[in-house]
Amino acid sequence: MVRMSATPVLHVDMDAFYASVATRDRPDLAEVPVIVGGGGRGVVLSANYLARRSGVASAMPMTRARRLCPEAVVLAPDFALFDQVSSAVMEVFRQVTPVVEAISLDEAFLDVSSAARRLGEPEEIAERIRSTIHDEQRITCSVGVAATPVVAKLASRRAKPDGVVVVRPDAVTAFLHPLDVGELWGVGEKTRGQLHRLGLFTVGDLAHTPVRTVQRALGGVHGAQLHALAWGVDQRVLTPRSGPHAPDRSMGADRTFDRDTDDPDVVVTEMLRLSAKVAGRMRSAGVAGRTVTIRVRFADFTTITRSRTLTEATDVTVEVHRVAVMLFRALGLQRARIRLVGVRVEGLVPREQVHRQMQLGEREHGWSDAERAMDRATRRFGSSAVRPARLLGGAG
DNA sequence: TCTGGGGTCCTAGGACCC
DNA sequence: TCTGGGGTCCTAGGACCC
Repeated sequence: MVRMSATPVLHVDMDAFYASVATRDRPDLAEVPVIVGGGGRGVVLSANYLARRSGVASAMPMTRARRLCPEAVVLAPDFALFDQVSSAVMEVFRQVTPVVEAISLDEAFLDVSSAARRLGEPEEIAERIRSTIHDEQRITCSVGVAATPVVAKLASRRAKPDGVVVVRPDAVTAFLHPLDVGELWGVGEKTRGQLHRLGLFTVGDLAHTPVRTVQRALGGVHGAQLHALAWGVDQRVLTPRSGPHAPDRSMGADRTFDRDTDDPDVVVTEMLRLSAKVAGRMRSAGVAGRTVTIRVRFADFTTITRSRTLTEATDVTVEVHRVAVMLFRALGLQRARIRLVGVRVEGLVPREQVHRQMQLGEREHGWSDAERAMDRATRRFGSSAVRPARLLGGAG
């Protein structure tokens, strides 16, 4: 009889992924705090363990990180390289099981219940994956093993750096209940604060509170879900994905200006760049969408969104831009200081599903054909070969 | 020079339809 | 006549994740 494992889910998480990849060919940085992050107004994307020792953490403003760790070496992210390493790592996972759900470039869930006969117990599989990635990519990862995805994820966090933690079914509550409620997936800063106001500080506190009480505070769906998670109950089913991502439901781009602007022309021009980026990605993916949403963040960080749903889905840059500008003008802003602007298209469907009404769509057809031709030129000659006239010239 | 950029999902009110 | 109820779509905002 095959030994059926009761802990068939692995959560694999690269250790300080961007920082590890960025320094793997830099032995001179092995003993130095390293931060990967953006420029002036950026945040920390990844920090190695030496930098973390000074208090540097992901998503922290770079200005603060530099203050905390002035001796750190700051590296700009190289996403092309990170993508490449990520693909190789995901391929290692797929050698183990076809059921791989990538959560991001550096994290994935693996259902290994069917791999037991071939490869042994989950913890053996975990060690095999770790050594393969270490040998092939010269970076380390940590693995959590459990019966459910969310517990596996918490276990991998506990395993960091460079380790494995197995949580067997009879040990789930003993593992979960001492944790801070903020550790649970789905509990961020706000929810944690609400739970604290109820006097709930640990996962155990949450587990032993009537579900109705939790639901009153957090809403029906969220409350019930978190209460179940506190007992290790997780109805999520892993969905294997062909690529790194499931089909997108929306695509967007936004940009924080280097300095706040009150010039509408600057905003409109940036919206064209963003529209071109988004619509270009939509055309590459073969999708179109009906709802255009803009986002505007002001100097005080308050953020608003405005959206408009079209009668026909579009993947046309000039159309997305036209709607975005209409929404922006409708705000009627008078010299407001703007920090960020964003453009997103939602309700994506495969392009073949889009039914175009000829007499209304002729203009868009013309643009669509023209932009497809530009896409082809871009593929042949590079992105600087073809771009809207408004984005050409001077300081840009 | 506090606070990026890419996403997902939920809620809630009003419109509109049957 | 003085007031239904369910369903879906649209819009705006908010929380969360990596």
